[in-house]
Amino acid sequence: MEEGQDTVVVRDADVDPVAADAADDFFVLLSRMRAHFLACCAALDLTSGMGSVLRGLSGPTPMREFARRLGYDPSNFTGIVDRLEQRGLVARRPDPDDRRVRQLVLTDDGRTLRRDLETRLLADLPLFAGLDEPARRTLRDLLRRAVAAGDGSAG
Amino acid sequence: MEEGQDTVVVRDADVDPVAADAADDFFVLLSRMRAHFLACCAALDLTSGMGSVLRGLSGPTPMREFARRLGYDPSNFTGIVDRLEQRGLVARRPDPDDRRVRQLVLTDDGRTLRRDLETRLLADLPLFAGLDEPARRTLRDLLRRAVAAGDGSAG
DNA sequence: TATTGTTATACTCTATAACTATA
DNA sequence: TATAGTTATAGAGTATAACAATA
Repeated sequence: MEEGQDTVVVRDADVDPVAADAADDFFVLLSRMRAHFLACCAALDLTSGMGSVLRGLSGPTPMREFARRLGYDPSNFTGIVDRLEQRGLVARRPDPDDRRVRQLVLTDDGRTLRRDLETRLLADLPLFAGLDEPARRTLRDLLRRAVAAGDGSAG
Repeated sequence: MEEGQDTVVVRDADVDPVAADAADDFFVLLSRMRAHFLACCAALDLTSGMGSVLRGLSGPTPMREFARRLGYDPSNFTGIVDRLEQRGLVARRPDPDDRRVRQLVLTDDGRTLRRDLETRLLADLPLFAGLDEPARRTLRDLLRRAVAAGDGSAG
């Protein structure tokens, strides 16, 4: 299945071709990874938001801090957690030190479903398509470095 | 069952830790790249859809084929192209061979704005944060391989 | 009858502002 | 006064179905 043999990508002279190519491919993978994640969530009757929260939650975490870490606005976060709580996958716990705060925790059912989601997600990762083990480790290391560098400069 | 109740359970035993780490970092970068792209588009008064179309368009392309390549549903695509056309950045051209088809082309203004968008986008790419030139080339090559492998198996 | 592009519509995701209860 | 979480609401993105023009 060849695609667009004649559609030559026109590139301007003053842009970095390495960055341009990497950005192009990253956006393609972004689309595929997003679709893959959505499909895995849908198979477990989860929205992408519910899946992200389930994936990201490990120990008890204040809701606001957790929302910020995942890049969600607190106003969205409430509804996502509501649906997870109605499914019995997470629970809101009062914080004894600050009664404004609610700690979010995984239930046993939540832990089980989280593992199921993780297994599905990693089984056929588009990001790793066509890469052998050494290449996968290299890719992991490079992504790690990019994330760590971004943590320092921009949040 | 094998882990303590409130201890920080980050990872299950039966998942590939390399894939899990890579997926985690990829999703972080996905969020940052998306935010970066949105900011670049917004600076030029473009929605993300308009920016994607502008970026992806090079030669004259039938709308349906183009929409499919970018992963858009044709029903969304019409509105995005409408706004680009109203801004004078793209034009719909009749296809002489099939009068149902409309070829999408960039105008001169479109080309200029596309270069501006590309320059902004690549100037400070979160994907490349903290990576030197050899690392960037390696990352580009790995992403290219993953995309190419996915082209073959899943469209 | 099938296909291209369009319209209408609904559903989800996301962000802003106002509200409550605490601090 | 400021902060954590919530609610209401509006905007943008996305998908399905029906439609007109054309094949």
